Amino acid sequence: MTSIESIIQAATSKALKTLFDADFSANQVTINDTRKEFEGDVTVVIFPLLRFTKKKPEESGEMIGAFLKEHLEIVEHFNVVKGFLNIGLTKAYWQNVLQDIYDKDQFAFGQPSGQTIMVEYSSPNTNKPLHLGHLRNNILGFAVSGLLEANGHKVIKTNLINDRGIHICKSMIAWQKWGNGETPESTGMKGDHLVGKYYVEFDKQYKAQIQELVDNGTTEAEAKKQAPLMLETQEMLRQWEAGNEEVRALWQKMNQWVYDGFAITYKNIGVSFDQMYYESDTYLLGKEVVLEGLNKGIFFKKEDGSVWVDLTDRGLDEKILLRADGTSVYITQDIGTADKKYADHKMDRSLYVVGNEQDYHFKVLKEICLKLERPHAEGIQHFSYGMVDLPSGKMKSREGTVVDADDLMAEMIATVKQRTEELGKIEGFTDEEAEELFRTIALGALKFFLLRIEPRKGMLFNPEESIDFHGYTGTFTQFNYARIRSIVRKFESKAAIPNQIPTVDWEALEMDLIQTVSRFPRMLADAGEQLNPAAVVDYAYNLAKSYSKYYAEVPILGVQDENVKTFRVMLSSLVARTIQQAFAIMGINVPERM
RNA sequence: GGCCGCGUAGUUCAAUGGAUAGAACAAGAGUUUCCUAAACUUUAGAUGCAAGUUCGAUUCUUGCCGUGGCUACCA
Repeated sequence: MTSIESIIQAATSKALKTLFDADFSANQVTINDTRKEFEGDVTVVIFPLLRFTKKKPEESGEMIGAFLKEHLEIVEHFNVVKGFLNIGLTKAYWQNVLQDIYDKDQFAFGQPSGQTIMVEYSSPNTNKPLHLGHLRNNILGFAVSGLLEANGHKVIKTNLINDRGIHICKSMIAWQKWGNGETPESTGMKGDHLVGKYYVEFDKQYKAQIQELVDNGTTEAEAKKQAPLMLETQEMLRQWEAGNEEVRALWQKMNQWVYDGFAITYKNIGVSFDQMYYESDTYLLGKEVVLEGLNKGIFFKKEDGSVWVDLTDRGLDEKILLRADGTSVYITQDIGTADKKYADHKMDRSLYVVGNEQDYHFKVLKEICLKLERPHAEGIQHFSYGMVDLPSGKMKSREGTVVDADDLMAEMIATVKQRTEELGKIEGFTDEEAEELFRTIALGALKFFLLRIEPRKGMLFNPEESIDFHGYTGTFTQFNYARIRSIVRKFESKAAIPNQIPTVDWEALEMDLIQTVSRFPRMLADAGEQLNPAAVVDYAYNLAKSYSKYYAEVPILGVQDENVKTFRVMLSSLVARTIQQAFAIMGINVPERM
């Protein structure tokens, strides 16, 4: 079904040609939804057309409006306010739209695009548990993947695990020294938390050693390098790289603890991956690519033997790619990994869901791949998002000022449980159903909270004011879904829902719902193009809000007229379906009762 | 210093260059013999400053002010 926008655009373009002999391509015609305070459904903005009409805005609008009414059956009436031509569409048009939407289960979802898009997200370090910042990453990554899928792309969700390096060795050293053989089993701790505990312990001991050295007259910079713990850690990394069996065994054991812990957290969040990459497999990649670039003269060597790329022509700096001793740096690995990903999947685009602190890094990565003329270079895109800050400032794992992901989810579930019981909402629920409901509401609130803000922007989380369940929330949206489901169940217990939506007179609120629902595909397409989950979540909330007003003001099962009742139930059901689909794309579940 | 973001009601967030800048929370005033009040109605309240482009600027450009990040041979 052709969208109303393109129909009006085409007709307006034709009007300009016919009336003013002007060539103005259809897609340049600005179409808005008519604001509620005016009469009409869609609005043509006349101002940009004045240079062709050479008449006043009102007069131009009248002429074009008359043309549209004459040539388009679906135009019922029009009016002109200043430079805005408001067009009212016929009842028949909307009835058709409504039936069309109703007939298609997934009417909003795009046709297959033929494009494959890789989305890398999560990408945790294996030295500490996930915190609120990771939560934003995971939830955004999953939501963006869903959004791209809804737009017809094939999506490969990947997770590149940071499982090696000096920071991993820190928790290993600390556990070795002070762990007394503790295991997740012996302590009952989740493995990632146990390992994280030793990462924090390392930092504590390390700082003490630095302080001691400084007290004895060493400069702070020197103290950081000379501290025995640091030397031991560096030695451990060398042993790891040399393949020392003991070190490798310890590494494997502790990483496994972390993976077991992460698996639980991922399951709780409700995210998943199609492919895992491990840095221990990929960290040596890239070196050959750099040497290849060096041979081709794309990179250059400094006197000390280190290899660099000059990106000053692209407005960036010179960047080191290989150290003088020939070892890799971070960006080197990413160059190699990008090659490997492409070799594995031949994707058209590759999204990196990574915090905005790495904006510069990804600019450099893309420029380097472009210089190397990699086929995947153009498709590299950093999906940059802002940090989650606390009222006290930045979260720092080493200093223990983080909001732990597992704790936060558990607290929210507990809060929901308490409130739900207070409200007496779980009568007739089995224990399993109740638990499921608490999880659905808690995770819905959390995800909505994290998704409602435009990704690019930083966000504030105040642990004092726990995440809200009223107003602009996932809970409100879920609540309206549940109310509709209740209505539908009651209706269905007496009569079957027909296939054909009855033709009845519509209330203003019903017209509003129909229009909002019909906008779903356009909203999804825009949100997909802009990679903006916030738009989807906002849409779902606004639809729920419109419905909530409708629910309060218009009786549904209470009306006498059977046709009207059936119509209202079917419209309600369509609203529920739309909320459910929008939320599903975002990775948010919806309860049948709450 | 250089580069990249961000400054909108008391607070947290919206607004492809379009009409009278929207919500939510908090504050004030109301609503329950009726489909789930985790709801609804209602009052008050904002574009950091200064220029420029435009018929029209929260949006684009420039400067200033404020704020965060990057500017590692860490990952």
